[in-house]
Amino acid sequence: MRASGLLLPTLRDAPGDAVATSHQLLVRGGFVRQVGAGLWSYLPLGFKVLQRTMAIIREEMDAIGAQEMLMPVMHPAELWRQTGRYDITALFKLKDRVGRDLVLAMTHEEVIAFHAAAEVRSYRDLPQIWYHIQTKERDEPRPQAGVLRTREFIMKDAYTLDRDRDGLDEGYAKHEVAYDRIFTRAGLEFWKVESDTGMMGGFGAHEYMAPCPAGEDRVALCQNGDYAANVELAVSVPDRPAFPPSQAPAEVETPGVATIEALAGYLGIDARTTMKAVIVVPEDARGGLVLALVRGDHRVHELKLTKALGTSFRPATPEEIRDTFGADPGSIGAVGVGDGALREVLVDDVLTDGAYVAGANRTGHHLVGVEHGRDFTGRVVDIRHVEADERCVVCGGALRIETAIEVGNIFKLGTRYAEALGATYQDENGREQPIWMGSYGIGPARILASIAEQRHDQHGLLWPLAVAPFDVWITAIGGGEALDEADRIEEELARDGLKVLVDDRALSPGVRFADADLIGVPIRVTVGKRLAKDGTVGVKLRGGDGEQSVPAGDAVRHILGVADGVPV
RNA sequence: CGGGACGUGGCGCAGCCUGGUAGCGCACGCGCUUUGGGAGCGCGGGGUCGCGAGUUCGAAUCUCGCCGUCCCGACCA
Repeated sequence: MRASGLLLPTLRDAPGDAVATSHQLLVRGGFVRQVGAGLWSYLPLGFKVLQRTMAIIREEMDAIGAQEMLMPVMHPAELWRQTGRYDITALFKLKDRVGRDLVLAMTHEEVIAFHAAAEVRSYRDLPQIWYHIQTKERDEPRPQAGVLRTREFIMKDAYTLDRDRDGLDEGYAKHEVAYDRIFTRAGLEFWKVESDTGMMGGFGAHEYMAPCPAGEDRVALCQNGDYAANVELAVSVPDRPAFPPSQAPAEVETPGVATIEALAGYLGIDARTTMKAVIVVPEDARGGLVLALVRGDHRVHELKLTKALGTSFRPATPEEIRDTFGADPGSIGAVGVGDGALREVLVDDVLTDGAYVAGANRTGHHLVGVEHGRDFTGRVVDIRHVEADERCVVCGGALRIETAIEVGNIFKLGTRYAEALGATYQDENGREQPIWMGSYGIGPARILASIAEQRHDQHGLLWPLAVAPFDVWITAIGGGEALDEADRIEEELARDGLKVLVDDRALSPGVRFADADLIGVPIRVTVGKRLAKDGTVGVKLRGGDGEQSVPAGDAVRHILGVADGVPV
């Protein structure tokens, strides 16, 4: 392909509102353009990368026996009402001309269950794996980071249909194999981490996370690789401080002390031997105040607390705290709270061991020697945020926390959707049984963007050969003879399946080299004055050092060798 | 949804405070020169200054309203 006929709108400067590296480079390189908030077009270059990514996904999905199909983006609202998902705020809703309610799908569990209900009759029809690669719509409150979080995006979503939980586990395991291969082939650094199953429950889930600074998730990783989890549900073993000997709770004066730091400093004690009181108001019909307790140096994880409460919540106001506890916010504790004053007390499980300094519910006073079970009780839950350098629960190794973007997820749904939509089969005994479902998503655009996040240098992108828009970029300098030679090399390489761009644009060589670097094609060939001088062309790897001079006649063989040797 | 910022040729920006009819760099077109790392000279095209009201003799500039976009937070089945 000739560059002169290709849409290559490269920019020297990134748009001022591009913050994430992938956003800047993909726009500058002419891969994508923004149409509106969270709405993007893929220009020819970007679409080539997207298509190669999707081709890898297709190959690996087909390899585990998945069957590709295509389902509509627009669904009757009724399907979503039946599963209780019609009220999701991020769901786009619309009406047709006669007022029928429709939704724009954010995933396809409903339609899959609808088809399963209609077409699957017998246990002999199972298992099935169905997937499609289709547009998804989500009314995101805040699209961001270019192509990383958008309102419309393409997703590969697959669904397993099985007779029972064992079948689901097998389908799930197949997807683990396929996903490992997909992300590896795409050249991504990634981790498979345990993930939250959300408010919908489910029987387990993992996310595939690509580390990158623009990511919006945090994951906890063990140094020995035997534990990896999203911090939304990650657990750890915190270090244990030295506690003072057990004693009956004793009140001490702490005038003006309102923070853990001040408390530890004032009393000259380890902050890890203090207790932090967080007072929240659940936002459901029941109302009331909840006292959530974590160790002084720990943070409450909001999603964990939400799950423990079973509802969203807001912080209590200082007035609400004073009305209920009779003390200012800095002096609140669990001991001596009147019966019925609170909806409940939540105790982080770390606090079940040790004697702590806690608020006395008397402004300017704290209690020393407070012990769980003896001095206070409550529902013991995990509500704390895992921190770096805590210990792995599996092997005791050190944990680290990394920022990452979710590029895929796998989810054991169970029978929830099947039951809601009547997707059943008859077992060997003629009994009607619900179909067990799993769902498995991959975001090709996120793969593309996280490759850009992970693989770039000061000059531009460094695509892996498997998804690069072209395998080889030939810069032909000086016109006629060089261009003829470039075309000849392209023709021969094409016979071996390599995608080649011949840059014949009437631009100075410097500009064209800079574009080639920015666009990040893995193998670079220069056909220029050395062709006439000594019959050689230049070959180099993007990101590699040094160009090799190769006789033009050996160029094709040499390039093929280089292509074989390029690491993923 | 709460907080903040920004909207001026395709991209990056100045002009706004202090009102007088729009400018710079890159990109683009033409000509000549140049051709192995973002070339030089000359000529040239392109802007409802986000939209709508208002104030004023006069608004990119001041006032009000709306729209859009980005960032932080919340949200994210």
